[in-house]
Parts: sequence; structure tokens; C-alpha cells
Amino acid sequence: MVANAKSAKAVTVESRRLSAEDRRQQIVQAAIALFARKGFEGTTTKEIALATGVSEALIFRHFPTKQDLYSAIIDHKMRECHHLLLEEVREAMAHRDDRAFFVRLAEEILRMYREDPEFIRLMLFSALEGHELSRMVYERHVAGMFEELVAYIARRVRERAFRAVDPRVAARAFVGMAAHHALVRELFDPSERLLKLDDRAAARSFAAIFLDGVARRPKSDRATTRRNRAQ
Amino acid sequence: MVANAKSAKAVTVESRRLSAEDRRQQIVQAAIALFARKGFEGTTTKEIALATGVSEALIFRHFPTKQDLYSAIIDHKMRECHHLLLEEVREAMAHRDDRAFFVRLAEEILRMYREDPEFIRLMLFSALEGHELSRMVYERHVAGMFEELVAYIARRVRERAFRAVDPRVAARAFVGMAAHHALVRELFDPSERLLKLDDRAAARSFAAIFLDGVARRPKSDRATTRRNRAQ
DNA sequence: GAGTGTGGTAAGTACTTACTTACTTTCGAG
DNA sequence: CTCGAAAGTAAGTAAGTACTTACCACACTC
Repeated sequence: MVANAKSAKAVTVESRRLSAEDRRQQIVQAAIALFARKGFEGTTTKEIALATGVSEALIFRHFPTKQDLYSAIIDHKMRECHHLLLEEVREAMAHRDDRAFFVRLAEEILRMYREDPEFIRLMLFSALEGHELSRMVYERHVAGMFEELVAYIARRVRERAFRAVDPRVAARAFVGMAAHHALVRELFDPSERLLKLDDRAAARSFAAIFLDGVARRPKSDRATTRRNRAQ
Repeated sequence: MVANAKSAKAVTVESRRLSAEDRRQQIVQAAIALFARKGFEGTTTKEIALATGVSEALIFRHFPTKQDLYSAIIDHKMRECHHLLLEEVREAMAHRDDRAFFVRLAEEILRMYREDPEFIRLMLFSALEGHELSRMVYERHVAGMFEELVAYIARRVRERAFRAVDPRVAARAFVGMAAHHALVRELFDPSERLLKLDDRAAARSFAAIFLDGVARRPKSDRATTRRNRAQ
């Protein structure tokens, strides 16, 4: 884009002869879209060339092998998702505002799945096909985020705001609600036949169930739940 | 197996010349394992032949095209997972034993993922690659199971055992806890670095969080949770 | 305006893919 | 024993596949 700006002539539609860096980016973008849609194995270099609008040979000038192109995608995506947790979420965390924290965390998860379905498809293909993208993202981004969530829950347990749940199990449970919902919507039920729900309402509901689920309360309360069983 | 039994000679190890039906099954089994590991696009008919221990030509005698083999797998798997809900789960349902019902439901989900990871990989590949296996399984098995769960939750809400949650949202939330946990373990964290947990403990914890999360309780109780936030 | 480096391509290569053809082997009924 | 049908294969084929080679075009400098 920067390189385009200086030569202000043939940037109209065709825009042949880009700078190497611009072309690389263009190829990477096309490859991301295709790998996300059809997987690494399912995508041919010819298709990538066609989608980019260049010859196949040019793909190989920029990326010696198809695997190198995949590695470039990994670099690209690893740089893109640097934000471990949104500032807003972290703020609610500092204020011990449980409701706001969990609602926003869920919203953030749902938003990510909705705005970048390409990325989650890429991650799934990567995990299934055994490439390293998913492992790297999981180790460098997801694990850290998970640990922050675990730490928060652990603190709230120590502070007696939550009952004595295992923070790791609780964290997995909460993330599961949001992530599973988003995954199902993207992969298995895009028409939302089983459950139609906007992200804000979903986030609020999941947070409500979770917070009541981990809240401290008198013993008698759980006994009440039990009493109902044989009614 | 039936066909093998009657000719009790060369059933030792090699067992050449099977009946058409036996060979078909053998090929389907090999193909399931390979498609689950590497996807439809990622698996070659040559590999399938090698895994079955026959020539590639024989694969095509039994299945005219690779797609036909995939269709056979769909038939096979659709017939295999007929059990919508385990009898045990349904029994707890009839007795309104919430604790037993949700614990067993979670156990059932976790067991399925653990015992047949091939199947979930097949489902994921199918959804990602756009084949119809996932759609068929989802429509014919998952949707029905989901509706049963929704109906149960709706009934318990009517019976005032649960507070007035949206049954569909609650169902998605609960299934999410178990399914996400199982998926992460299978795909992203098989070494269980982030969370090591046996299935029974996981099922109990998820059920506990969920049941407390949807339980009826006095208004004051949620106010208590709120009061904690600025402590 | 000749030379040079960079962006770009047409037309390959060697190999693999899904799928065929023509042929052989085995088995069980008459 | 015989013979026909079904199980099985070796050796293809045409159309991809990832990747190369040898060559062009255009901008920019000197």
C-alpha cells in the first residue's frame, strides 16, 4: 500500500507490477482465504495464483514452496492476534466487576469467531492436518489468556466471592459455553436453526449461568435443588 | 466375519479372497481411519488400498469413485450412532433427577469424544471441507438430542425447579462446557497441559456449575454476588 | 539510450492422482 | 471334474500436482 501510493498512475483496478512486499501480502491474503475454505491439502498453488491474479511462477518466486507460504501465513496471523485480552476486559478484571468481566470476555470470544471465521477455520484445519499453526497460536496466545482467566477465578475464590471451584475447570467451562456456541454457529448450524441468538444476549446469558454457578451461597440452597428432584 | 467363519482354513493372518461384503467393510474401516487422520482431500486411494492390503483396482471395483467410498462411510456412521441418548440418561430424565441427568449427559458426551475421536475428526473435516456427513449427522442425530435436552430444561423451568432461563441457551451452554472441553483435549491440548481432568470429575464439575447457574434462588442471593464486586 | 535489476510470465518438468483395462486366480455348484 | 462367476491384480491413462527454466518488460540510473 505504501509502495502504491508513490506511483499514482496504474493503481486503478488492475495494478500490475506491485512491489515485492505488496505482492507478498496479496498472495498471503489469497492463500489465507483459500486454506481457510479448503485446507492446505485441498488448495492448489494454481488456485492461489488465480485468486491473486498472477502466474503460478510468481507464487514460487515469492515463496519457494507451498509450505513456505503456509509459514508466512503463520507469521502473519501470529502478529495479527497480539491482543491477549481486550483492555476493556482487563479493566473489569482489575475492578473485580465479575458481571462485566465475564460478559465482555464472552462477547470478545463471540466477536472473534464472528469477525474472523477464516481464522478459526484455519486453526481447525491446522489442528486436524497436523500443521504447526494451531499449536503455536495455542501455546503463545490461547494458553496465556486461559491462565489469566484461571488467575482471576482463583483470586475471586480466595476472596470468597466464588465458592471453592477448581479455577481451571471453571475457566474451561466458561470458555466452553462461548467457544462451542460460536463454533457450532460457524460450522454446523450457520442458519441458526437450533439456536438463534445475538452475541450480546448470548454473552449475558452465559455469564449469568456461570456466575450463579460459581457463586457462594448457603448450603441450604443446594439442598433445595436436591429436594426438587423427586417432586 | 460370518463369511470367514464357514471356511475355516486361511483365516490365519493373510486371509486373502474375502467375500465382497467383508472386503467392503474392511475398505470402509481403513478409509474411516485415513479420512479421520488426513481428511478426504488429504487421503489418496493408493493409501487406502495399502492400508487395506489390496490393490488399488479392488478399491474401485467395490466403490466406483472415491466419493462413493465417502458415501459408504456416511451410511456406516449414520447407522452406528443410532443411540440418541443413553437409556441411563433418559431414566434420570424421567425421574427429574437433575444432578444425575446432567452428570450423565456430560459423561456421555465426554465418553463419545474419548472413545471415538476418529468420528469427531471425521465430522470436523466434513464440516470444513463441505461434505454432507456433518450436516446429516447434525440434522438426524445432534438436533434431536439437543431438542430433548431443551425440552427437559423447559419442563424444569415450568416446574419452577430452574429459574426462567431460555432453555435453548441453557442447553447450548451446558453442551458447550462438555463438548468444548473434549474438543480441546482432542485437538489442541492432548497432553492436557492446560487442564488435566478425568471425565467423571469433569462431568460432575460442569453439572454442578450448570445446576447452580440455573437454580432458582431468592433475589437477595444475586445481590450478594453483586455486593462482592467492589470489595 | 544502453545497461541493469526487478516484477512478471509461458511453457515446461517429474511425479502423483483418481480411475481403467485386460488379464489371472479361486471357489463352489452341477 | 468342469466351468462360470466372482475375487483379485499388473500395468496402464489422462489429468492434475508442486515446482523450474528460460525468457520478457518496464522503470530507473548513469
